[in-house]
Amino acid sequence: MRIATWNVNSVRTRLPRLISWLGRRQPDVVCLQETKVVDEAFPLADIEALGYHCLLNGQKTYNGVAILSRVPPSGAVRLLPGDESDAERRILIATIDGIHIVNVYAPNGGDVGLPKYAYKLEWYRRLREFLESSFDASDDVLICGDFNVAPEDRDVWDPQKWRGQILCSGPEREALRNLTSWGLKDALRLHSSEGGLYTWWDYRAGAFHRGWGLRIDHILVTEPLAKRCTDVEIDRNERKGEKPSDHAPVIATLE
DNA sequence: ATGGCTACTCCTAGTAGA
Repeated sequence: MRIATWNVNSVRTRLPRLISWLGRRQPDVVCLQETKVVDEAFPLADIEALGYHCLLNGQKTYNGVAILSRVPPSGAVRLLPGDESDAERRILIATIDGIHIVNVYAPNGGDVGLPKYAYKLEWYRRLREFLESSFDASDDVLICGDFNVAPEDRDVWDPQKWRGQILCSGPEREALRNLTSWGLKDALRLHSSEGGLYTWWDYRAGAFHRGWGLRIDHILVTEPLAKRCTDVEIDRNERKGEKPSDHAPVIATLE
């Protein structure tokens, strides 16, 4: 079973690439972030034609998440406790093949110290609370998406330059560690300990070709799924070519 | 150094992303 996460930065702009990628990689589950479209305008027919069920939690212009799956998902949740009904669309939870899938698009935070930054830290706190109250760490739970945090210096192309900056600050890293301390493993780190493994590169300044990246998209799994996880791949080929997203997909294989 | 680019919107300028 292959489960992927991809911040597509507009599902409508990325549709040709998404369709081609689905056909090539044949993932069983895909968690999309930054779809940037209301549910009524999601390119449903194009995705369903490829044999995927679509679960949507979209909004206009910003944010928006979706789960594509070969088998029908069940039990959708679209808001965190504490979210108002008009909250930013940043989370989508469903059960697929007995696995609880949590698709997240964590707030960016703007800059350290801004109100958006406080919102980001608070959002992480609420996510941790939700996990605790909804699941057990012995359950099959997989949380993936754009976490907007590079967990460690080895996940950053220039740790000196980024030290203390947004995506890398101490409190953000602590918020992510607090989340994983519930009972989650960073799936990529089950298999690779090296640096230089990035999932996002700035569009500007030829960052991709210069290797100026960060690893901010993650697949986190509880222990029973960690045992089943045989491989995690960052599909950096998707960052190349015409009209790429600024994020590459990450794909986990579960036995 | 200048976010050096991209995508969005009641759209040709401002906002946001990370």
